[in-house]
Amino acid sequence: MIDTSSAETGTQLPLYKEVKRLLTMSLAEGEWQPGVALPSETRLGERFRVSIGTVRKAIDELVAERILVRHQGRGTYVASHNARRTLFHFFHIVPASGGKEPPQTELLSFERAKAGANDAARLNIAPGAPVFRIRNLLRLADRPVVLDEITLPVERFRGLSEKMFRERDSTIYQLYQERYSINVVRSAERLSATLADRPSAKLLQVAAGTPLLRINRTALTYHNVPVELRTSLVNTADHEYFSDLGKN
Amino acid sequence: MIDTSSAETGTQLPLYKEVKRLLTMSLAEGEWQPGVALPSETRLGERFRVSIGTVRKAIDELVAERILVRHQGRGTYVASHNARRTLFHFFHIVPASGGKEPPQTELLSFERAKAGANDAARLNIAPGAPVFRIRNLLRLADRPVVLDEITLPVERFRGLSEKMFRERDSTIYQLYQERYSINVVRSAERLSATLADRPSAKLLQVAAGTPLLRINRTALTYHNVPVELRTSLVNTADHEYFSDLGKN
DNA sequence: TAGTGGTCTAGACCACGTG
DNA sequence: ACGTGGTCTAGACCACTAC
Repeated sequence: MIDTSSAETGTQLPLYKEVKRLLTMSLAEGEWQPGVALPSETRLGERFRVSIGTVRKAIDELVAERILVRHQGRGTYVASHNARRTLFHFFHIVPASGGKEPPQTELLSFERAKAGANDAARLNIAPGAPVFRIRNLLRLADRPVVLDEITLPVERFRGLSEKMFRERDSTIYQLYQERYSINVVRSAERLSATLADRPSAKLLQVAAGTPLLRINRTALTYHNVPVELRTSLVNTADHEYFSDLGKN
Repeated sequence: MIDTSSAETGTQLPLYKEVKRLLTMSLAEGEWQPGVALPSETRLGERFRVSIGTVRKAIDELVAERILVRHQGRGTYVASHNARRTLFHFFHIVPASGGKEPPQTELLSFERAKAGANDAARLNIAPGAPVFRIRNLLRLADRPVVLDEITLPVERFRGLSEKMFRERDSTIYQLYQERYSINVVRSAERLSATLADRPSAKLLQVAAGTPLLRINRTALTYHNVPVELRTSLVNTADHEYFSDLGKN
């Protein structure tokens, strides 16, 4: 049995919450890599000295948070960033009529810069700390629709190169995962409306002054640690941002 | 024991899913009103002839969907539309800096109209069927920020009057709930960017041509039945739409 | 004190995937 | 045939609320 009492606070954590915490810590430390199976529930129960029901309750919550995936008969897996998952959970732009489709990405620029006060605060790094700034143009049905600007702390992404971005044959979050063992598990987004400036307008092939949707995203890994900022400008003439809170 | 086998399909539904379906049906039929406690888990187990664990699993899912609320030591309640819940789960506009606050609503107009093809399809009613169309101006910190246009099928809201809208001292969803026993449990929203036309600009006190965020919401009740359409125009100069999928 | 939901356990059986 | 997760049960004890 695990000790769930805290001498400092006197608080009593439920056992399954403690198990969940331990599982999340092991995940954050990379004990189990994305795409591979965890030990069986029976074994995890033995490891943590709890019943299988308690393990299941902990896993239930991690599955609800899309950190783990269960497959009956096979095992429980660390959620992996394949194209399908990224499209489904992290790409919210849909055609005004018709189904969702994966975007084609074109790398526009890759630079080093210093974090401004705002970005630094959101990334929880020091103001002026070095960051990578990557700009991408996303096409849907061969038409430019989204202009992305990604900000990454150099500290977490040492050695990241333009080549890696240009030559990747996977999604960006897959790149983070494979090269840096950084697993994006959640994102928070703030949306506003703005007008296209000249350079953006040209890239999106619209008139300057066209209304655009601006999305400010913070991507988070385990324990809600921010790892990436992304600002997207979206031409919503033929596409929309889909938000379905409550389901999914 | 409930029969969960289906002669037609041969499909085997888990018992707790069947219990969940029966609970949802009772909720939709108004057997338990919002704000009141359901029978205890023990009694529900007796009623459906299942163990308490199975009842709990069914309730777990309804709680996750925010249809029920558990209170330890008191009971399980039908989620009620108070100001707090509406603000938290159905109002996604937040100040660019600062915390969320409830909006002040001013009724602009209340009319009867016929549903266009689009609205009819979204509301699952016949094209040309009568609808109410209500327009509201929402203020935050005494500044106009949101312009709402609500479309309601007359069929579901017979006898709805301008007076009821003007003199309500509760939220709109509370009105639906109390007067028509219609409980909005979920919403799906599609966002795009647009430009303020003259009348909207005047009401929102911005220049014509200012970029605005447009939100197309479909509000759903039990079994995902659509009951309300709402188009919001938001001045995002000092406010943003907050979307946190994955949590909440 | 009684009743409620919250946690934890232990075990049986089923459905699914792999060999 | 075997191991995995999925379902269902039964019971014990705890924490909280109301009276």
